Amino acid sequence: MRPQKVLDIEILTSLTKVFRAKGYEGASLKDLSDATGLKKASLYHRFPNGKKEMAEAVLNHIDVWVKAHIFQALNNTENTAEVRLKNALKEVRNLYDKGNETCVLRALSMQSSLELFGSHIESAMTEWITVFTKFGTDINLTPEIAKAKAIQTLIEIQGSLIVCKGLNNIALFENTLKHIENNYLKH
Amino acid sequence: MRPQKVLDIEILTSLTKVFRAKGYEGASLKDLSDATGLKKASLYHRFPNGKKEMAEAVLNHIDVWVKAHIFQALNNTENTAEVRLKNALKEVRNLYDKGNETCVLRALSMQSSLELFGSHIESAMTEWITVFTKFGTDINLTPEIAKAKAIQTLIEIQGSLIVCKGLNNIALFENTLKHIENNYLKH
DNA sequence: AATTTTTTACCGAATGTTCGGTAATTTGAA
DNA sequence: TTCAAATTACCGAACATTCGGTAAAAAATT
Repeated sequence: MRPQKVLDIEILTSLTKVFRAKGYEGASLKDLSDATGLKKASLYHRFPNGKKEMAEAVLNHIDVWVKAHIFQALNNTENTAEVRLKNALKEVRNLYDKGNETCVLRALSMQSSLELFGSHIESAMTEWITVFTKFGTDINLTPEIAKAKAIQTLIEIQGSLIVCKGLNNIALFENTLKHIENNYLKH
Repeated sequence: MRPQKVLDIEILTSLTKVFRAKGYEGASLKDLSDATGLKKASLYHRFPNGKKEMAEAVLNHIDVWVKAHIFQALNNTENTAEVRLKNALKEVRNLYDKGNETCVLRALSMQSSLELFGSHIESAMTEWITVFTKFGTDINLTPEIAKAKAIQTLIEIQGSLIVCKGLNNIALFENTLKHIENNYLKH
């Protein structure tokens, strides 16, 4: 008996794990093959343009997830501002597994891979800022302050993920999420 | 004529540039050879343990630089607190070329290279925090607040470097340095 | 039977590393 | 002071391995 067809979503999940952990250069086809359970040639059947296409699929996969979870929670005007933010940060916590997982945008933003995925990374970050800026103005911040806070939020998330890894201390990530929450809701 | 010896400092500077830009996996021996002007075999003469030893030399090189410039400026008690901090942040600005250069610690902290250099990275970050915490208590912050501010400083520097790259906007880094300055001096 | 999916088997190129060697310089014993 | 031995600094060429990628056949699905 032959193995059953591996589901697209399971492939993407596995590919994501590898690119997050090793970056673009560090992720070899063997790594990607081992992680997905598909032989190299099978990966080329699914992704005719090879490693680059796999990384693009991963970026899109994360994009969709972020929109469906983080951005949607933050935009859900049926809730109070406080609930919207808390729900969004809860999804951020999930995305990065409480600080254990790195950000794909970061993993793919070394100079060499930035040449390949730079525009995707830029627009992904821009959208984070847009969505958080919108939230800021919703709670009556001035557009300037709202945008500054949005950028600061991105910076703190990215920075704390790095420092987390470096110090091997995920408590830092939780503190940063609290810090972000206070930065928006504390008066 | 025997070829002129390539200066250790020049080699380290070139190696640093490559590892910063490409990370550990992404930096090939050819890249390192091209950057230094030494053939691969000559690099092995200088660094018998190969790429790993080159990366370790780079980490030490940066360590020394950071101690001699950033930490020394911050510890120089002949100056006022304001001057100490401003001088230190000026050196930070130099280290990262106003936001154009990435952090070596970050470049070498992908999972695979973290296994090789993790303890070095951890102690480097720990020392940043120790030195900035010391500065905080010098200006009469409580030890707890001083440490929290030190960690926050590290996070903001790392984070803004990432977001800088992603958005291709160096101004963010300058804003972050100002933000850090205000966070310490504004009362 | 026809098509999609996965496999085996393979390729040239690039990887990190080692070897053997050249030529200039430094060392130190005669 | 001499001069052979040891050391330094570099390089071309080769090493085994791994790289990303491909063709064709076998298996599974329709």
